[in-house]
Amino acid sequence: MVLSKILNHGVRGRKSDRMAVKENLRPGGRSARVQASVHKAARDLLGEMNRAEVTIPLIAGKAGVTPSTIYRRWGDLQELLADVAVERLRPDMQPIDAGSGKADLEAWAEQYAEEMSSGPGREMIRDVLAAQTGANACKCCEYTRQQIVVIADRAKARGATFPDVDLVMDQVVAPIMYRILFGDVPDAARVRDLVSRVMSMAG
Amino acid sequence: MVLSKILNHGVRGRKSDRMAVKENLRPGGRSARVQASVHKAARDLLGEMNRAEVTIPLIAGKAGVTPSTIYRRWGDLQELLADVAVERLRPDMQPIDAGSGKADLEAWAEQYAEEMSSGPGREMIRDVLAAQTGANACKCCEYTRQQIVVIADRAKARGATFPDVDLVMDQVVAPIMYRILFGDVPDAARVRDLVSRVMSMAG
DNA sequence: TTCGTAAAAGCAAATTATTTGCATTAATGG
DNA sequence: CCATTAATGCAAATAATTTGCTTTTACGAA
Repeated sequence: MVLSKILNHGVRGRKSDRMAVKENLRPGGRSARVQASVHKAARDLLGEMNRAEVTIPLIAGKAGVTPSTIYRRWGDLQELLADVAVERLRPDMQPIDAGSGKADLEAWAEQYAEEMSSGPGREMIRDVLAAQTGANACKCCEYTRQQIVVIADRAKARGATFPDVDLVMDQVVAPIMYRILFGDVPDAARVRDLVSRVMSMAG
Repeated sequence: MVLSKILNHGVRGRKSDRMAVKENLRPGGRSARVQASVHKAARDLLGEMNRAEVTIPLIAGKAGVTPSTIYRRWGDLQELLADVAVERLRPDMQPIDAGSGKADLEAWAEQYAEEMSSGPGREMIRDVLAAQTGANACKCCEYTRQQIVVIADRAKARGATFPDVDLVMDQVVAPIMYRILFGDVPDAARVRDLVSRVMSMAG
């Protein structure tokens, strides 16, 4: 799957006018280079220091770009970090094949819960949700849904039944995310319960 | 139920040291007055202008307080807005009695979904989740859970069965919140489905 | 290819927000 | 009522953000 990593963001004058995310604005050389450089600088800084200490001038300095470029393209730190986070939240592989639909879903959900409830995971989710633009959050949700679709298709290809994808989102993904966001840590046993409950509703 | 509205926040020097929310720091007259005045100013400004245009100096001006007071007590705008939001998210009444556990839950869940998916609702949730302190999010979750507990207790007092509160959180509250956060709007029909599904698991 | 156009980036001055040290006020506990 | 100290006020110093203007450079048409 070819994934365009280039997202350009058109930005204008006053604060209320901003954040109109227009993609493919000028994918040519320099724009893309600046985008990549800024993203990398942001990622690196997030790894080196507290999220609260990262500022736009810092990122700009590390990226070799003037701060005003970042302000004009992304608007503010929150939008930039959301943009960086959503890219990092993109799954980098297909869900592993564990032999059956239930085993696939169980393995995927356990890994998902673990990754998302980790320190960096929580921060990325927070960054995505804190942005004014709901588009990033949507994208995240889509990534997750896509993973479930792959598992569901695989199960059906095996001739097995598998619950509707929306049902899995409601009954497995949503409870895991809710607990992570609202302060709890979903343990593996609970995740397995969620999975076996939804699997018993298949077909 | 007596609810202390006074939350004091102890704050110190550098950014990474901040946001240590200590309650009951000095609930005496002036502190409480400043707290109330700042909260009211923030609420009013949020009603008058875009969230992105609200700043600490603005709030301070309207509250008749110096900005540094706000910086020292809350740390930054995000924490202050989270504090304001969590107060507004506190339920102001018991869930209405609709005659049965299922009807109670249905009525409550529909209202919850509607309020939370509204513009102001979404903003409050975002503000709460965006704060570095997970404490606010916890509190919100607790408010919701408390409402479910009331409904459950009422059902049991009627001699009826009612699903476990955690199950309701997982199967009704979490899916509603997930959809709101990740870009969807949960319609009434879907909410009713969630409720009837969980009610069929009662006992 | 070259050229015209306009988007994106750089730069620097102006504005605004944030931090900080110190002085003052006023809760709290004896 | 007094001593103590948290909380606030004030103002100077620092840092972030905005903005007007210039320069660079992608992109498309000739």
